[in-house]
Amino acid sequence: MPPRPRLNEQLLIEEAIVLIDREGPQGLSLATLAAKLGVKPPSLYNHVQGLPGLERALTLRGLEELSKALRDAAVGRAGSDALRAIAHAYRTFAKQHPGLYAMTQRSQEGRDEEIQAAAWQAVEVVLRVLEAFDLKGDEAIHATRCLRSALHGFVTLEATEGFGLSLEIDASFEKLLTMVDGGLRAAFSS
Amino acid sequence: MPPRPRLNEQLLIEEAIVLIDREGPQGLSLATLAAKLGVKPPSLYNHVQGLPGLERALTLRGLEELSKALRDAAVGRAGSDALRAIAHAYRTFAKQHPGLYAMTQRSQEGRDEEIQAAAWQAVEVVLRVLEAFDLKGDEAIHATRCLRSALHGFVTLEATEGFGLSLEIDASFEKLLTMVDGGLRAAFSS
DNA sequence: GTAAAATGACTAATAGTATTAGTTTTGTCA
DNA sequence: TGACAAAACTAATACTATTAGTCATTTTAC
Repeated sequence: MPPRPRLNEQLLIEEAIVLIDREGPQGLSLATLAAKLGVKPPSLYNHVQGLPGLERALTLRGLEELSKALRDAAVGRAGSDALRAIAHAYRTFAKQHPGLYAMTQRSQEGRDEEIQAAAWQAVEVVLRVLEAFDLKGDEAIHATRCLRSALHGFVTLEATEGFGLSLEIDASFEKLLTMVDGGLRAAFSS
Repeated sequence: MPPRPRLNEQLLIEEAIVLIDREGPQGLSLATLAAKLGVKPPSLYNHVQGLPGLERALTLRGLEELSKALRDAAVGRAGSDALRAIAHAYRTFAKQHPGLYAMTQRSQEGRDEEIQAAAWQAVEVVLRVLEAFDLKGDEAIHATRCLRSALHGFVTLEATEGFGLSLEIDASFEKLLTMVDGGLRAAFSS
Protein backbone atom coordinates (compact mmCIF):
# COMPACT_ATOMS: atom_id res chain seq x y z
CA MET A 1 0.00 0.00 0.00
CA PRO A 2 1.02 3.58 -0.52
CA PRO A 3 2.49 5.60 2.32
CA ARG A 4 0.07 7.18 4.73
CA PRO A 5 -0.59 10.75 3.67
CA ARG A 6 0.62 13.63 5.84
CA LEU A 7 -2.45 15.47 4.64
CA ASN A 8 -5.84 14.28 3.43
CA GLU A 9 -8.94 15.82 1.94
CA GLN A 10 -10.81 15.71 5.24
CA LEU A 11 -8.16 17.70 7.09
CA LEU A 12 -7.85 20.10 4.20
CA ILE A 13 -11.56 20.83 4.13
CA GLU A 14 -11.80 21.21 7.90
CA GLU A 15 -9.13 23.90 7.76
CA ALA A 16 -10.81 25.56 4.77
CA ILE A 17 -14.07 25.73 6.74
CA VAL A 18 -12.33 27.46 9.62
CA LEU A 19 -10.89 29.89 7.11
CA ILE A 20 -14.10 30.81 5.30
CA ASP A 21 -16.10 31.01 8.53
CA ARG A 22 -13.61 33.58 9.78
CA GLU A 23 -12.72 35.47 6.58
CA GLY A 24 -15.66 34.73 4.32
CA PRO A 25 -15.61 32.86 1.01
CA GLN A 26 -13.65 35.75 -0.49
CA GLY A 27 -10.81 35.13 1.92
CA LEU A 28 -10.29 31.59 0.71
CA SER A 29 -7.14 31.09 -1.32
CA LEU A 30 -4.96 28.08 -1.92
CA ALA A 31 -1.98 30.13 -0.82
CA THR A 32 -3.33 30.98 2.63
CA LEU A 33 -4.83 27.54 3.09
CA ALA A 34 -1.52 25.88 2.23
CA ALA A 35 0.28 28.17 4.66
CA LYS A 36 -2.19 27.22 7.42
CA LEU A 37 -1.50 23.57 6.73
CA GLY A 38 2.26 24.03 6.64
CA VAL A 39 2.54 23.02 3.02
CA LYS A 40 3.22 24.59 -0.39
CA PRO A 41 0.23 25.45 -2.61
CA PRO A 42 0.90 22.84 -5.34
CA SER A 43 0.69 20.08 -2.73
CA LEU A 44 -3.02 20.78 -2.31
CA TYR A 45 -3.62 19.51 -5.85
CA ASN A 46 -2.95 16.00 -4.60
CA HIS A 47 -6.15 16.20 -2.56
CA VAL A 48 -8.56 18.55 -4.34
CA GLN A 49 -8.97 19.57 -7.95
CA GLY A 50 -7.77 23.11 -7.62
CA LEU A 51 -9.78 25.99 -6.25
CA PRO A 52 -12.99 25.01 -8.10
CA GLY A 53 -12.76 21.51 -6.65
CA LEU A 54 -12.27 22.88 -3.17
CA GLU A 55 -15.23 25.22 -3.52
CA ARG A 56 -17.39 22.39 -4.74
CA ALA A 57 -16.37 20.21 -1.79
CA LEU A 58 -17.20 23.03 0.62
CA THR A 59 -20.59 23.62 -1.00
CA LEU A 60 -21.40 19.93 -0.71
CA ARG A 61 -20.28 19.81 2.90
CA GLY A 62 -22.34 22.89 3.73
CA LEU A 63 -25.48 21.46 2.16
CA GLU A 64 -25.02 18.17 3.99
CA GLU A 65 -24.53 19.82 7.36
CA LEU A 66 -27.45 22.18 6.83
CA SER A 67 -29.72 19.28 5.89
CA LYS A 68 -28.62 17.37 8.93
CA ALA A 69 -29.28 20.29 11.23
CA LEU A 70 -32.76 20.77 9.79
CA ARG A 71 -33.60 17.08 9.97
CA ASP A 72 -32.43 16.86 13.57
CA ALA A 73 -34.53 19.87 14.48
CA ALA A 74 -37.67 18.56 12.82
CA VAL A 75 -37.65 15.07 14.25
CA GLY A 76 -40.57 14.42 16.53
CA ARG A 77 -42.25 17.73 15.81
CA ALA A 78 -45.07 18.87 13.57
CA GLY A 79 -46.94 21.97 12.48
CA SER A 80 -45.94 25.34 13.87
CA ASP A 81 -43.72 23.61 16.38
CA ALA A 82 -41.70 21.97 13.62
CA LEU A 83 -41.64 25.14 11.55
CA ARG A 84 -40.14 27.15 14.38
CA ALA A 85 -37.68 24.41 15.20
CA ILE A 86 -36.23 24.19 11.72
CA ALA A 87 -36.21 27.96 11.43
CA HIS A 88 -34.10 28.28 14.54
CA ALA A 89 -31.84 25.48 13.38
CA TYR A 90 -31.44 27.23 10.05
CA ARG A 91 -30.44 30.51 11.69
CA THR A 92 -28.15 28.79 14.17
CA PHE A 93 -26.32 27.01 11.38
CA ALA A 94 -25.90 30.24 9.41
CA LYS A 95 -24.52 32.01 12.48
CA GLN A 96 -22.16 29.23 13.48
CA HIS A 97 -20.89 28.67 9.94
CA PRO A 98 -21.35 31.94 8.04
CA GLY A 99 -18.79 31.06 5.40
CA LEU A 100 -20.03 27.54 4.88
CA TYR A 101 -23.60 28.79 4.72
CA ALA A 102 -22.62 31.34 2.09
CA MET A 103 -21.09 28.55 0.02
CA THR A 104 -24.45 26.77 -0.09
CA GLN A 105 -26.10 29.84 -1.59
CA ARG A 106 -23.88 30.31 -4.62
CA SER A 107 -25.27 30.26 -8.09
CA GLN A 108 -26.62 26.83 -8.91
CA GLU A 109 -26.22 27.06 -12.67
CA GLY A 110 -23.87 24.47 -14.02
CA ARG A 111 -23.94 22.45 -10.83
CA ASP A 112 -23.57 18.70 -11.03
CA GLU A 113 -26.04 16.09 -9.93
CA GLU A 114 -24.47 15.49 -6.55
CA ILE A 115 -24.75 19.15 -5.54
CA GLN A 116 -28.32 19.39 -6.75
CA ALA A 117 -29.24 16.23 -4.85
CA ALA A 118 -27.69 17.62 -1.67
CA ALA A 119 -29.58 20.88 -2.11
CA TRP A 120 -32.79 18.95 -2.57
CA GLN A 121 -32.17 17.09 0.69
CA ALA A 122 -32.45 20.36 2.58
CA VAL A 123 -35.49 21.55 0.67
CA GLU A 124 -37.17 18.23 1.29
CA VAL A 125 -37.08 18.68 5.05
CA VAL A 126 -38.90 21.97 4.70
CA LEU A 127 -41.38 20.43 2.31
CA ARG A 128 -42.22 17.66 4.72
CA VAL A 129 -42.75 20.08 7.56
CA LEU A 130 -45.15 22.08 5.42
CA GLU A 131 -47.12 18.99 4.56
CA ALA A 132 -48.40 19.18 8.09
CA PHE A 133 -50.00 22.46 7.04
CA ASP A 134 -52.14 20.45 4.64
CA LEU A 135 -50.19 21.76 1.67
CA LYS A 136 -49.63 19.53 -1.31
CA GLY A 137 -48.30 19.76 -4.85
CA ASP A 138 -47.79 23.24 -6.22
CA GLU A 139 -49.05 24.87 -3.07
CA ALA A 140 -46.38 23.12 -1.04
CA ILE A 141 -43.73 24.26 -3.50
CA HIS A 142 -44.89 27.86 -3.27
CA ALA A 143 -45.01 27.73 0.50
CA THR A 144 -41.55 26.21 0.68
CA ARG A 145 -40.20 29.01 -1.47
CA CYS A 146 -41.85 31.56 0.82
CA LEU A 147 -40.36 30.04 3.92
CA ARG A 148 -36.93 29.67 2.40
CA SER A 149 -37.04 33.26 1.20
CA ALA A 150 -37.83 34.58 4.64
CA LEU A 151 -35.18 32.48 6.37
CA HIS A 152 -32.45 33.01 3.81
CA GLY A 153 -33.14 36.72 3.61
CA PHE A 154 -33.07 37.15 7.36
CA VAL A 155 -29.86 35.26 8.04
CA THR A 156 -28.11 36.90 5.09
CA LEU A 157 -29.07 40.40 6.17
CA GLU A 158 -28.02 39.52 9.70
CA ALA A 159 -24.67 38.22 8.48
CA THR A 160 -23.93 41.29 6.36
CA GLU A 161 -24.89 43.65 9.18
CA GLY A 162 -27.65 44.71 6.85
CA PHE A 163 -29.97 45.39 9.76
CA GLY A 164 -27.82 48.18 11.10
CA LEU A 165 -27.92 48.25 14.87
CA SER A 166 -27.67 44.71 16.10
CA LEU A 167 -30.11 45.26 18.95
CA GLU A 168 -33.19 43.13 19.24
CA ILE A 169 -32.39 40.90 16.31
CA ASP A 170 -33.62 37.87 18.21
CA ALA A 171 -36.94 39.62 18.71
CA SER A 172 -37.09 40.45 15.00
CA PHE A 173 -36.59 36.79 14.18
CA GLU A 174 -39.45 35.79 16.43
CA LYS A 175 -41.64 38.34 14.68
CA LEU A 176 -40.57 36.90 11.35
CA LEU A 177 -41.61 33.44 12.46
CA THR A 178 -44.95 34.69 13.67
CA MET A 179 -45.42 36.45 10.34
CA VAL A 180 -44.51 33.34 8.35
CA ASP A 181 -46.55 31.01 10.48
CA GLY A 182 -49.63 33.18 10.31
CA GLY A 183 -48.98 34.32 6.76
CA LEU A 184 -48.63 30.84 5.36
CA ARG A 185 -51.94 29.81 6.81
CA ALA A 186 -53.56 32.96 5.44
CA ALA A 187 -51.99 32.75 1.98
CA PHE A 188 -52.62 29.06 1.53
CA SER A 189 -55.97 28.54 3.15
CA SER A 190 -57.57 26.24 0.66
CA MET B 1 -8.54 74.32 -16.80
CA PRO B 2 -7.14 70.86 -17.47
CA PRO B 3 -7.75 69.03 -20.74
CA ARG B 4 -11.02 67.28 -21.27
CA PRO B 5 -10.69 63.61 -20.27
CA ARG B 6 -11.00 60.85 -22.85
CA LEU B 7 -12.50 58.76 -20.08
CA ASN B 8 -14.39 59.75 -16.96
CA GLU B 9 -15.73 58.07 -13.86
CA GLN B 10 -19.28 58.07 -15.16
CA LEU B 11 -18.40 56.15 -18.32
CA LEU B 12 -16.20 53.81 -16.37
CA ILE B 13 -18.95 52.92 -13.91
CA GLU B 14 -21.55 52.46 -16.63
CA GLU B 15 -19.32 49.90 -18.29
CA ALA B 16 -18.59 48.22 -14.96
CA ILE B 17 -22.33 47.88 -14.34
CA VAL B 18 -22.80 46.17 -17.69
CA LEU B 19 -19.98 43.85 -16.74
CA ILE B 20 -21.22 42.83 -13.28
CA ASP B 21 -24.82 42.49 -14.46
CA ARG B 22 -23.63 40.01 -17.05
CA GLU B 23 -20.79 38.21 -15.22
CA GLY B 24 -21.61 38.88 -11.59
CA PRO B 25 -19.50 40.80 -9.07
CA GLN B 26 -16.93 38.01 -9.23
CA GLY B 27 -16.35 38.70 -12.90
CA LEU B 28 -15.31 42.29 -12.27
CA SER B 29 -11.63 42.94 -12.77
CA LEU B 30 -9.70 46.05 -13.70
CA ALA B 31 -8.07 44.10 -16.51
CA THR B 32 -11.30 43.14 -18.26
CA LEU B 33 -12.89 46.52 -17.58
CA ALA B 34 -9.89 48.32 -19.06
CA ALA B 35 -10.01 46.07 -22.11
CA LYS B 36 -13.71 46.88 -22.57
CA LEU B 37 -12.89 50.57 -22.45
CA GLY B 38 -9.96 50.25 -24.84
CA VAL B 39 -7.43 51.33 -22.27
CA LYS B 40 -4.65 49.85 -20.14
CA PRO B 41 -5.43 48.89 -16.52
CA PRO B 42 -3.26 51.56 -14.86
CA SER B 43 -5.22 54.28 -16.63
CA LEU B 44 -8.28 53.43 -14.55
CA TYR B 45 -6.48 54.69 -11.47
CA ASN B 46 -6.92 58.22 -12.80
CA HIS B 47 -10.67 57.89 -12.29
CA VAL B 48 -11.26 55.48 -9.40
CA GLN B 49 -9.18 54.49 -6.40
CA GLY B 50 -8.34 50.99 -7.48
CA LEU B 51 -10.65 48.01 -7.25
CA PRO B 52 -11.91 48.88 -3.76
CA GLY B 53 -12.82 52.37 -4.96
CA LEU B 54 -14.66 50.97 -7.93
CA GLU B 55 -16.58 48.51 -5.79
CA ARG B 56 -17.53 51.27 -3.41
CA ALA B 57 -18.78 53.44 -6.28
CA LEU B 58 -20.85 50.56 -7.62
CA THR B 59 -22.35 49.85 -4.20
CA LEU B 60 -23.31 53.49 -3.84
CA ARG B 61 -24.80 53.60 -7.30
CA GLY B 62 -26.79 50.44 -6.64
CA LEU B 63 -28.21 51.75 -3.39
CA GLU B 64 -29.18 55.03 -5.04
CA GLU B 65 -30.94 53.35 -7.94
CA LEU B 66 -32.71 50.88 -5.67
CA SER B 67 -33.94 53.71 -3.44
CA LYS B 68 -35.16 55.62 -6.44
CA ALA B 69 -37.02 52.62 -7.82
CA LEU B 70 -38.72 52.02 -4.46
CA ARG B 71 -39.62 55.67 -4.01
CA ASP B 72 -41.08 55.89 -7.49
CA ALA B 73 -43.15 52.79 -6.87
CA ALA B 74 -44.51 53.99 -3.55
CA VAL B 75 -45.56 57.46 -4.60
CA GLY B 76 -49.29 57.94 -4.44
CA ARG B 77 -49.96 54.59 -2.85
CA ALA B 78 -50.60 53.38 0.69
CA GLY B 79 -51.21 50.21 2.68
CA SER B 80 -51.20 46.88 0.90
CA ASP B 81 -51.20 48.65 -2.41
CA ALA B 82 -47.93 50.42 -1.60
CA LEU B 83 -46.44 47.28 -0.12
CA ARG B 84 -47.06 45.29 -3.26
CA ALA B 85 -45.83 48.11 -5.45
CA ILE B 86 -42.46 48.44 -3.74
CA ALA B 87 -42.13 44.67 -3.58
CA HIS B 88 -42.52 44.39 -7.33
CA ALA B 89 -40.15 47.31 -7.87
CA TYR B 90 -37.62 45.61 -5.61
CA ARG B 91 -37.79 42.36 -7.55
CA THR B 92 -37.73 44.13 -10.90
CA PHE B 93 -34.59 46.02 -9.95
CA ALA B 94 -32.88 42.85 -8.77
CA LYS B 95 -33.75 41.08 -12.02
CA GLN B 96 -32.72 43.94 -14.27
CA HIS B 97 -29.48 44.60 -12.40
CA PRO B 98 -28.46 41.36 -10.69
CA GLY B 99 -24.83 42.38 -10.34
CA LEU B 100 -25.58 45.86 -9.09
CA TYR B 101 -28.14 44.46 -6.66
CA ALA B 102 -25.58 42.00 -5.33
CA MET B 103 -23.19 44.88 -4.70
CA THR B 104 -25.75 46.53 -2.43
CA GLN B 105 -25.91 43.42 -0.27
CA ARG B 106 -22.24 43.06 0.59
CA SER B 107 -21.03 43.11 4.14
CA GLN B 108 -21.67 46.49 5.70
CA GLU B 109 -18.92 46.32 8.30
CA GLY B 110 -16.38 49.02 7.84
CA ARG B 111 -18.56 51.00 5.49
CA ASP B 112 -18.30 54.77 5.45
CA GLU B 113 -20.98 57.27 6.27
CA GLU B 114 -22.02 57.88 2.67
CA ILE B 115 -22.75 54.20 2.03
CA GLN B 116 -24.66 53.83 5.27
CA ALA B 117 -26.71 56.90 4.47
CA ALA B 118 -27.55 55.56 1.02
CA ALA B 119 -28.56 52.23 2.53
CA TRP B 120 -30.79 54.02 4.98
CA GLN B 121 -32.52 55.86 2.15
CA ALA B 122 -33.82 52.55 0.82
CA VAL B 123 -34.85 51.27 4.23
CA GLU B 124 -36.65 54.50 4.92
CA VAL B 125 -39.01 54.00 1.98
CA VAL B 126 -40.04 50.65 3.38
CA LEU B 127 -40.43 52.11 6.83
CA ARG B 128 -42.74 54.83 5.58
CA VAL B 129 -44.89 52.34 3.73
CA LEU B 130 -45.26 50.29 6.87
CA GLU B 131 -46.32 53.29 8.87
CA ALA B 132 -49.59 53.01 7.00
CA PHE B 133 -49.96 49.67 8.77
CA ASP B 134 -50.14 51.63 12.03
CA LEU B 135 -46.68 50.45 13.02
CA LYS B 136 -44.43 52.75 14.98
CA GLY B 137 -41.11 52.62 16.79
CA ASP B 138 -39.68 49.18 17.44
CA GLU B 139 -42.62 47.46 15.82
CA ALA B 140 -41.98 49.30 12.58
CA ILE B 141 -38.30 48.29 12.72
CA HIS B 142 -39.18 44.65 13.25
CA ALA B 143 -41.73 44.73 10.44
CA THR B 144 -39.27 46.38 8.08
CA ARG B 145 -36.75 43.66 8.82
CA CYS B 146 -39.38 41.02 8.10
CA LEU B 147 -40.33 42.55 4.79
CA ARG B 148 -36.75 43.08 3.72
CA SER B 149 -35.91 39.50 4.66
CA ALA B 150 -38.69 38.10 2.53
CA LEU B 151 -37.87 40.29 -0.47
CA HIS B 152 -34.12 39.89 -0.29
CA GLY B 153 -34.37 36.17 0.25
CA PHE B 154 -36.71 35.69 -2.66
CA VAL B 155 -34.79 37.71 -5.23
CA THR B 156 -31.49 36.18 -4.13
CA LEU B 157 -32.78 32.63 -4.39
CA GLU B 158 -34.30 33.49 -7.74
CA ALA B 159 -31.00 34.95 -8.97
CA THR B 160 -28.96 31.93 -7.87
CA GLU B 161 -31.43 29.52 -9.42
CA GLY B 162 -31.97 28.38 -5.87
CA PHE B 163 -35.59 27.55 -6.60
CA GLY B 164 -34.71 24.84 -9.04
CA LEU B 165 -37.22 24.69 -11.86
CA SER B 166 -37.96 28.22 -12.92
CA LEU B 167 -41.64 27.53 -13.51
CA GLU B 168 -44.28 29.51 -11.70
CA ILE B 169 -41.85 31.83 -9.96
CA ASP B 170 -44.15 34.78 -10.56
CA ALA B 171 -46.92 32.89 -8.82
CA SER B 172 -44.62 32.11 -5.92
CA PHE B 173 -43.85 35.79 -5.56
CA GLU B 174 -47.51 36.66 -5.40
CA LYS B 175 -47.94 34.05 -2.69
CA LEU B 176 -45.02 35.57 -0.83
CA LEU B 177 -46.67 38.98 -0.95
CA THR B 178 -49.94 37.58 0.28
CA MET B 179 -48.08 35.85 3.09
CA VAL B 180 -46.22 39.02 4.07
CA ASP B 181 -49.25 41.24 3.81
CA GLY B 182 -51.38 38.95 5.89
CA GLY B 183 -48.55 37.88 8.14
CA LEU B 184 -47.52 41.40 9.05
CA ARG B 185 -51.03 42.25 10.11
CA ALA B 186 -51.22 39.07 12.17
CA ALA B 187 -47.79 39.38 13.76
CA PHE B 188 -48.13 43.05 14.59
CA SER B 189 -51.75 43.39 15.58
CA SER B 190 -51.39 45.61 18.59
C1' DG C 1 0.31 82.74 -30.95
C1' DT C 2 3.14 80.61 -27.74
C1' DA C 3 4.78 78.76 -23.37
C1' DA C 4 3.52 76.61 -19.09
C1' DA C 5 0.89 73.68 -16.41
C1' DA C 6 -2.17 70.12 -15.60
C1' DT C 7 -3.94 65.79 -16.70
C1' DG C 8 -4.50 61.40 -18.38
C1' DA C 9 -2.62 57.50 -20.78
C1' DC C 10 1.30 54.93 -21.30
C1' DT C 11 5.43 51.49 -20.17
C1' DA C 12 7.92 49.03 -16.77
C1' DA C 13 8.27 46.80 -12.58
C1' DT C 14 6.61 44.42 -8.26
C1' DA C 15 3.93 41.30 -5.66
C1' DG C 16 0.37 38.24 -5.22
C1' DT C 17 -2.73 34.65 -7.14
C1' DA C 18 -3.72 29.75 -9.48
C1' DT C 19 -1.92 26.22 -12.08
C1' DT C 20 1.10 22.70 -14.55
C1' DA C 21 5.29 19.94 -15.24
C1' DG C 22 8.81 17.56 -13.58
C1' DT C 23 11.71 16.05 -9.66
C1' DT C 24 12.59 14.48 -5.08
C1' DT C 25 11.36 12.64 -0.83
C1' DT C 26 9.07 9.31 2.00
C1' DG C 27 6.47 5.68 3.83
C1' DT C 28 4.91 0.82 3.03
C1' DC C 29 5.17 -3.69 1.44
C1' DA C 30 7.41 -7.73 -0.61
C1' DT D 1 16.87 -4.11 1.92
C1' DG D 2 14.87 -2.60 -2.37
C1' DA D 3 10.94 -1.35 -5.33
C1' DC D 4 6.83 1.10 -5.72
C1' DA D 5 3.41 4.57 -5.00
C1' DA D 6 1.93 8.71 -3.36
C1' DA D 7 2.66 13.07 -1.82
C1' DA D 8 5.60 16.67 -1.19
C1' DC D 9 8.71 19.80 -3.42
C1' DT D 10 10.94 23.34 -6.98
C1' DA D 11 10.52 25.82 -11.14
C1' DA D 12 7.98 27.99 -14.50
C1' DT D 13 3.80 30.22 -16.66
C1' DA D 14 0.01 33.17 -16.84
C1' DC D 15 -2.98 35.85 -14.87
C1' DT D 16 -4.37 39.55 -11.31
C1' DA D 17 -3.76 44.51 -8.82
C1' DT D 18 -0.89 48.16 -7.96
C1' DT D 19 2.85 51.80 -8.00
C1' DA D 20 6.36 54.74 -10.12
C1' DG D 21 7.83 57.29 -13.60
C1' DT D 22 7.53 59.02 -18.54
C1' DC D 23 5.23 60.96 -22.47
C1' DA D 24 1.66 63.18 -25.05
C1' DT D 25 -2.06 66.31 -25.24
C1' DT D 26 -5.03 69.87 -24.18
C1' DT D 27 -6.27 73.94 -21.94
C1' DT D 28 -5.12 78.14 -19.88
C1' DA D 29 -2.48 82.36 -19.24
C1' DC D 30 0.41 85.71 -20.94
